Amino acid sequence: MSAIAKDLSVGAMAARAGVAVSTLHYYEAEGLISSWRNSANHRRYDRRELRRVAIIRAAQSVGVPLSEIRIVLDAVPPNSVVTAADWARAAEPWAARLDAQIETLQRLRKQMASCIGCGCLSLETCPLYNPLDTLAANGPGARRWTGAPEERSTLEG
Amino acid sequence: MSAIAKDLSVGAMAARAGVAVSTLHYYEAEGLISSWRNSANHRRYDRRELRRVAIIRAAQSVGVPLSEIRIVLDAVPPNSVVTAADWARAAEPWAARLDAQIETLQRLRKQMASCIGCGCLSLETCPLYNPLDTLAANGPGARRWTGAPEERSTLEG
DNA sequence: GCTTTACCTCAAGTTCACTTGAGGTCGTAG
DNA sequence: CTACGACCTCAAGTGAACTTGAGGTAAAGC
Repeated sequence: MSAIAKDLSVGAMAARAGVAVSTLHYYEAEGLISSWRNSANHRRYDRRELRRVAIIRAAQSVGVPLSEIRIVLDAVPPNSVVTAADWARAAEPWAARLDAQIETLQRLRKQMASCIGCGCLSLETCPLYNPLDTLAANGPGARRWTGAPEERSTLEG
Repeated sequence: MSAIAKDLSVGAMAARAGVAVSTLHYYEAEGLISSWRNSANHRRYDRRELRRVAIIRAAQSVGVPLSEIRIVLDAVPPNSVVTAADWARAAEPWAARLDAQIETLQRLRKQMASCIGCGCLSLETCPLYNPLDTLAANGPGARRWTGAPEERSTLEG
């Protein structure tokens, strides 16, 4: 038990990654992680899969849907030896996303303190309204993120 | 039509806020926004509801579930005149959340560039693993955010 | 007067990301 | 030998946040 196991059971993976076993089943069914089977038909995971799971959870926390996470992970085949450059290239879209999200949050944070209760009823000129409105465009885009900024029209007086 | 309407129809609200009419119906059913009816039983919205919708979308984009948005909005009754202090107090929990999320994103951003492909297989000592792992604890917390950090146990070798 | 448009209600359907449950297989411990 | 725990599959259920559809009203344009 204390010997360093080269591969992990699904239970061990779940414990280590902090997710439910059913979640790992689900991720595998979705093609996000991979495993092989031992003689008892039990899943065995390369320890590297642990990192994949960590990345999945991290990306999710940033609002990336699994469908997009899969795209990035697909660029890094399961059992290959991956270079930093490989990863950097694969994760590039997320970098942009993170930058955008950080900026959005900081703006929102500032506005929440300063303007949210300003009482200005002329929403067109309210410094809060437009940024929020822009945000709203990809609002539950925290969940769904097509990547298309999708110019919204009606903002006239 | 070009005169500044004091109140808005549901269609106008939807267009201005950039959401579907059905979404406004839904928000109203959920008690997030309010309206009155005209003689034809059509919804009429105070223009201030526009800001409430903007706030809802903004909060959602940061991962706040509607149930929590409602709590904040409930602290600011629909037709009252709201002071900046009122809002600041109501939105206080979000401020903390935003701070946390900004920090998380920045850390993730940095790690994504530097470590994600470092190839270190000793996950315990990998500088990426633990932060991500911590993240993973409230992973899809982008969607569900109980606020409980929920000390996870199994991290031994 | 008729048609179109914007609205109404209420029920049911959809997507995402899982979780739960039923029913079954191993391998080890007592 | 039996019990237990960890695993297996597959189907169905869950919750959040909407969307869609059916069936109906009301005012405005031609």
